Amino acid sequence: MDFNNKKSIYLQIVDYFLERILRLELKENDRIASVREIAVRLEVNPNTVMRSYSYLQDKDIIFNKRGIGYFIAVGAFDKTLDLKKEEFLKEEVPSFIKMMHLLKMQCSDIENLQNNLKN
Amino acid sequence: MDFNNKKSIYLQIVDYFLERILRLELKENDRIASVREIAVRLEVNPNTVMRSYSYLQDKDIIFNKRGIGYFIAVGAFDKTLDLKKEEFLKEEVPSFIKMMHLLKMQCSDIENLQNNLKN
Amino acid sequence: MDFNNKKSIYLQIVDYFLERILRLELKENDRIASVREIAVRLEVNPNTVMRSYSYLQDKDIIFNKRGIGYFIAVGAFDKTLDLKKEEFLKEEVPSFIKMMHLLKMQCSDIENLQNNLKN
Amino acid sequence: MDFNNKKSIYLQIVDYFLERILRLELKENDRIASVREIAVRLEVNPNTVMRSYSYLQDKDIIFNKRGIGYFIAVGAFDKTLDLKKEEFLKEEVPSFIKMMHLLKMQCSDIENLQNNLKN
DNA sequence: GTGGTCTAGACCACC
DNA sequence: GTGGTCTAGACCACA
Repeated sequence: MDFNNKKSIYLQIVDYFLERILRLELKENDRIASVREIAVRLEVNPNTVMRSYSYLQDKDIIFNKRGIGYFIAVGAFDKTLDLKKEEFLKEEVPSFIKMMHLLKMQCSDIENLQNNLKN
Repeated sequence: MDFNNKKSIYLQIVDYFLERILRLELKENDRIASVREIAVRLEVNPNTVMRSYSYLQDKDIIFNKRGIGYFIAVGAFDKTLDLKKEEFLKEEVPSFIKMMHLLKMQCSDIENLQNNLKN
Repeated sequence: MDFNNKKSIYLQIVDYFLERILRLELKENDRIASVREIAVRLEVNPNTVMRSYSYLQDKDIIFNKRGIGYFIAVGAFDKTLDLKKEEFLKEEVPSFIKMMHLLKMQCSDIENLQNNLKN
Repeated sequence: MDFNNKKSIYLQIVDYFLERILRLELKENDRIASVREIAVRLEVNPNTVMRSYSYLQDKDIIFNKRGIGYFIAVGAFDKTLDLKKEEFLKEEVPSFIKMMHLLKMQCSDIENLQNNLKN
């Protein structure tokens, strides 16, 4: 995980957790690493991690047990799926299709790329 | 042209010109509107337009004739295509494919969406 | 640092950093002063400094860590040398030689001037 | 003569005449081409040429016979030499020497370049 | 008329 | 605290 990206760090951390939930690597009531632990591991300011956790808590995807830590919320998978799907369909897909037209690319081109990545 | 909040205005203006070039609405040596003209038309500060033009000039997509204005550079189409294609393949496509997997969508789903948009 | 009128301020600031890099006063991964700090020190508008920094970042001579500041990029020295050398050889040297011919001066005259400056 | 240069067009035209004077291609009381003629030849706005001529007239290097045209002034050669020499020594030489130091170049390097250009 | 630079000041997201 | 964008308005050189 490197942060050369244009996306803000705290949202990249958010995405990291959302992905792990969608991959079922994180399940309901699993405890996730503490803010400090993540901060050290990613060499990032704890405030930044805190912000990610607040965001996820705000979306009811994780919850906090005071003095103990953060845990995956019940129904986290479905919420995550909804969240990502909505964002994907409303934001990414339209611009993606527009771009494909401008560049005169076909859906099959994407499939080829997809296959190339697998190999 | 109305601005969405996510992207900075000056880059949206850049994109506007890049698209027009790709659509062949703007061809080599065509003069584009003056900084002030665009500023008035888009109800935007001239500095903001200037910034877009500087960006495009830096990428060799437009050039300036002193005291006269900006013009589409020779080879602008190819450069634009390269620029957009590279950006698309390196940034958008990978995250798009990843997202498709996470959401368990197929390329055919995209094609359907594409067809829906046409109607 | 005082500004002469001929060159724009932001480019003089750029040159200031390029020189410090060439003199090895600034090395890879060194943090450089913040935009505001420079602005205050040079009694210049922050936007002007920002412009210099953007320019240098665009040339891959400095890079940004979000919320932290700007740092000298890896390979900055070589890039700077290339940049300056190219500019020097393509712009300054030819007109300089031409001028020497027109004024019927020899290279030795330059060396004399050079020695005078040393003393 | 192309105007991609950063130097303003009217000063490039000025330089063109100064050079011809120094090369003795233009001598005292020679008539120079009319503003309109130059403008057409260089595909430039007549105002721009006019500006060059005014500049040269102001420096007493050319003079005007009303209704007839512009002519090289008496003593033009010496004045031109002074003008160029002063500019050269005060502006170009110091920055040139500084640059040579930064790039760790020697005067001999310049001589080599000079010889290469001859061949 | 054209671009180009600069200032002053504001607001924002992010670390 | 950091950068990044934008506005408003000014001034300048140039064609």
